Amino acid sequence: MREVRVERYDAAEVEPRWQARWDELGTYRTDLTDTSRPTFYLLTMYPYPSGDLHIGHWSIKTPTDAIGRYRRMHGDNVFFPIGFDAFGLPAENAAIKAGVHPREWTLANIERMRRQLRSMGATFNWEAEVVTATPEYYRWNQWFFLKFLEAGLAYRAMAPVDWCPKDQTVLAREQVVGPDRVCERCGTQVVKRDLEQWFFRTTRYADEFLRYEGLQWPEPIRLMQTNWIGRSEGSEVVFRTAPDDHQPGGDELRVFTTRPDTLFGATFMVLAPEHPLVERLTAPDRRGDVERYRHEARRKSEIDRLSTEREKTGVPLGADAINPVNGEAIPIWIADYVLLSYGTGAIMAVPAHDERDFAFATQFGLPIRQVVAPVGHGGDDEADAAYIAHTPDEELVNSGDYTGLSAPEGARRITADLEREGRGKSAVTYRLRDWLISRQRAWGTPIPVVYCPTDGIVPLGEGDLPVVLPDDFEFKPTGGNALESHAAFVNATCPRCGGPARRETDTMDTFVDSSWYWWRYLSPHKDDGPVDRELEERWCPVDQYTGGAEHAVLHLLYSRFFSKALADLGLIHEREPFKRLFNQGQILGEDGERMSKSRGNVQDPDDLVSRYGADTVRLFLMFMKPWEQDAPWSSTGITGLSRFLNRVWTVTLDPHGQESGGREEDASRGGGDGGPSGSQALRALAHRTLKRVTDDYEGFHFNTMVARLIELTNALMRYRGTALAGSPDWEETIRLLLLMLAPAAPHITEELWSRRLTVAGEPWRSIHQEAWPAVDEALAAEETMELPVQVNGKLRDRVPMAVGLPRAEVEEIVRAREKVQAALGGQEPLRTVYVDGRLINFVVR
RNA sequence: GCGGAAGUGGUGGAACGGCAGACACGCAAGCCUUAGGAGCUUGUGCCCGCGAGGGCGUGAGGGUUCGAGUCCCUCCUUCCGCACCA
Repeated sequence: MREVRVERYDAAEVEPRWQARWDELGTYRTDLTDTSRPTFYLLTMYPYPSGDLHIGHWSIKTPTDAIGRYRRMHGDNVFFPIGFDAFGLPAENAAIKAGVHPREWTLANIERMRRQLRSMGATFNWEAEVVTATPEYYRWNQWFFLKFLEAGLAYRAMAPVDWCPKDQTVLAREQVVGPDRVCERCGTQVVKRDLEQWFFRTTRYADEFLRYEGLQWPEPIRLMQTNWIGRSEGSEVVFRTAPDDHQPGGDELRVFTTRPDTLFGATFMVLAPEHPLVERLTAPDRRGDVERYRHEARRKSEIDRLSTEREKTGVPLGADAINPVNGEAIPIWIADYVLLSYGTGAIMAVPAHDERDFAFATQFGLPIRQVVAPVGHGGDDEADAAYIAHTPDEELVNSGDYTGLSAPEGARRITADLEREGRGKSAVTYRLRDWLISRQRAWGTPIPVVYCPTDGIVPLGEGDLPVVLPDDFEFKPTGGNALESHAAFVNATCPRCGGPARRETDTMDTFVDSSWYWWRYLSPHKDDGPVDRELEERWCPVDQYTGGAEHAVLHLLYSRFFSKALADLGLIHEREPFKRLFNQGQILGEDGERMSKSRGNVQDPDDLVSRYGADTVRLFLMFMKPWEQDAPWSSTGITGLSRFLNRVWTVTLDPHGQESGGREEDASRGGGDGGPSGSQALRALAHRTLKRVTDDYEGFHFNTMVARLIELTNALMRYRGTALAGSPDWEETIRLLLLMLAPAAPHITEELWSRRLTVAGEPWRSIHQEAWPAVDEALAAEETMELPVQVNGKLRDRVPMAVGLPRAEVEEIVRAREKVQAALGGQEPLRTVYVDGRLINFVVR
């Protein structure tokens, strides 16, 4: 037994040393102009500089780093940049609270987070870093805005918008969440306001958003986007108002319907309370009720609309509309279940075939007329529920000339006939709204327009950019936009007439910043344009993007909008930003809730890193769960990964040593005898492991990847101190182990690799510049196996035998077994199922 | 209500339709010891049994199959998205 002990692995010493060395050598710098190797653009969602990196950042970024290192070992030129999403409200709140300029607060946090990010030992391309709150970056937001204006992709409009009373700003539709309609950032319930605001015309690409060809995106994300866009095909039908004592009639009332086949069943019409024609159509004796209802509806959208099951409400206007297919006059109502923002803000109500209309009709005693029925069922006007079932053989009833047609055919014919008369047409509507980008906040990209008393709204010229945020904000404790009271900022000159003008004080949604940052990484300091077109063509789209699923209809949809808009402007060549997307699961707080400072359940990785080292933390995060799965945080189990790395250290540096322990004879240990056959078996295991680990890296199955490496290390551990230790096969196994582990645990593998090179008298070379090893398939193939034997599907025996024996021979061997005979009980099998090399099953019954 | 994901030991989690529970934590017993937040060995799904062994087991219930955690049907539970979208 050897007395000499190798020193233990000291992460605190090894990790910073290598991090410094890699920096110094520029090991991970990427030459974007290198055309000799395939490019691999690896992107992970850039962090908001809140001040502290938490364990969730590690759990997305370190496995992503492992992917990059793995690709690098395959010879790819990997670009893996990082930056900071540096505009946003927390900085303003800090400014109000602590009286510091939001820039100072943000830059200090960034500095702190850079240090924390570096402790991961990741291959970030720091030379490409972008910080969105710098004029160097946000001037291009302004530039895009001007280009979008020219292209009709940006516009200003009055609209009922969502206002967050706490954050004191409007929000995009995507940023209002849940049944309670709360602010995505702060959870406060939003209220409706009529305001004139800036929009990006996302709806221009609604149909294109629905096409995902060539995108390897998770199905749930695509579904969420598809549902969000909410494309709906149907017809627009023009009703006209009937004349009466109070108005001349003849106004067009357009409705959108997905069921033009039910047009004969329309027994009333409903307008949204805010519909512009309400005023004009209301009969004098109805005015009081109508005004009251409209007021009530307005108020309702401001208080919680928790109960979606609430009773239908509405009032009649005292006017009629004429159904274009049969000339029938039907009463016009207003009701808050019809939304102004969807379709045309008006519906034809067909209570027989729509649940909501049915409920409304029942509530107010309006007629119900069935116009679609299964063949031979006629019609029923006393239905107790709306008939909305779609049977293949349903036909139109009570529908004039169309009676007897199948429902789809009826829909086609009715629409076609209306179209001929100019009273309707096929139509498509979307749930998707244009993106409201104005924010009444100071810490964001100033919108580059001025309001001139003579010229109105005037966009600045490109030469006037950037519009820079002032250095001397004064934030009031009451909140509000500090830019508004900043005279030097507000007082501007009209670029058109040269006279005094008021500068726009709204800034852009920070999602504008994050909609194009990966293009900027390619040339972060380029000052004659936002994107280097040549590099964009070489590197884009992004090969692999990683981040949370919470951005399904926010960042990920906005980014697709930018791709299409910029491609249409000729700035880039690709219409999709991210070829392959992966959503890692979230690490929740120990309480199972989303980690947040306000809940006080944020986990700080720094403690763990100083106790166990970055490699252990990286491995633990990969090992604890499948990457895509959410899980509450618990550090239980991290010691297992720490022990694992210690064993890797031990088998590499001290193969001949032996722990004193309850060991038996060497020869009987761990199934290995230390002789030539054991030696072969070890190498075979190494190659089988390599095969599986390779597959696991490819599929991002990091948890099983780590498990396989632990297994291999445990096998090495069993052979340690035997004659096999230190043999060429042993050494080869160690070499493979370190290479396989290198992407996941970069520091310890670099240290061990370098020590081995020293011992071998070879010049130093980073393990992270080695090639991924090739599997020796012949070696990896199993030679012997244990064949499971079933009788009637129940496991009865396991029989060791050579691989590849003919079936007859296998059966003979197996049936000779005592246990098998006992289980067969002397019966001759009716049938024998043999799955080559997997299993044999005798059916006796 | 609609759409999606998921239910496996004490715990985190493994399992091309073919040995359920890999790997790890925890726990137990033992070894070693410079007595540590260290290392090593063995065991550990549940029940019966001293043991050999047997029975039962993947949310519930049906089905397909020689064989089902895995496929199909009907439920239950949890989480996520949408919120009267005509």
